[in-house]
Amino acid sequence: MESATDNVRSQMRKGVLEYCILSILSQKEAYASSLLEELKAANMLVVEGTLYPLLIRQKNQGLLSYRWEESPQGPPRKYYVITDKGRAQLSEMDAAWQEMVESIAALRK
Amino acid sequence: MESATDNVRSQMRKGVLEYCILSILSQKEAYASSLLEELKAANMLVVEGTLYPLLIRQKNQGLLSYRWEESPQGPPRKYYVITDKGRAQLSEMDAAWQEMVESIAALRK
DNA sequence: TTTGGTACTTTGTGTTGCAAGGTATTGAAA
DNA sequence: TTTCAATACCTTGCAACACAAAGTACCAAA
Repeated sequence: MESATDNVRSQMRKGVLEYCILSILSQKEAYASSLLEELKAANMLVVEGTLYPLLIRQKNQGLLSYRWEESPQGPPRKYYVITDKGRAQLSEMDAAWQEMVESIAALRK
Repeated sequence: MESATDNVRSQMRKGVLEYCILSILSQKEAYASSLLEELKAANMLVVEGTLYPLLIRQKNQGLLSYRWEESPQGPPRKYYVITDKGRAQLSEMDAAWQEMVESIAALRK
């Protein structure tokens, strides 16, 4: 059973996921499973079926690149790295996010 | 021609449009065309093809009701009114929005 | 009666989040 | 050696949604 609140939060997360991914990757390289952990810790819950296609899209847009790295256990990991283009996009997203926060603050006055 | 920034902002607007509509309607009744004006003024640009189905969805969910009112000029206007259920949802959205703003602030530390 | 302004509605398209299922690698237990 | 569990990456099918564009309807003034 799903609450209305879950729906509300899920809807709001849409559109900022890319922002969160770029933000995390601007601080350190990470692979998909570790990104899932970080997002969960940040209360920005995402599932695999959302994250993998999103990373592939951002890579195809030139915002990310990646390299393979051996894992201490299990299959190799695909470490994603933010590109210069990705950092530029992140700056735009910072500005866009800031403006949206202010717009909504004004609406909720 | 469309800039990357437009895309970014458009993506971010998704998921908060319902929040903005309920917020405006919690302060006063309004019809679709006037909502378009208000949202535009608040930098939350939306187009007709987005707004009308959204209002219908919210009405079907019981968050809004409406009444017809004569216009000084042109066809009658459909004034939307927020319901008690809509106000409850708005409260949830306030909380959800607040938490998301904080989550992202933490991510961007 | 035609024109222009206002207002509401619908259709078709592309994107995206997600649930569910699938593939592959590794090391340890049976 | 075979099986199992853990880790990790990927794909498919579906539903929701924003948007552009086109359509419908009402009204008053020219």
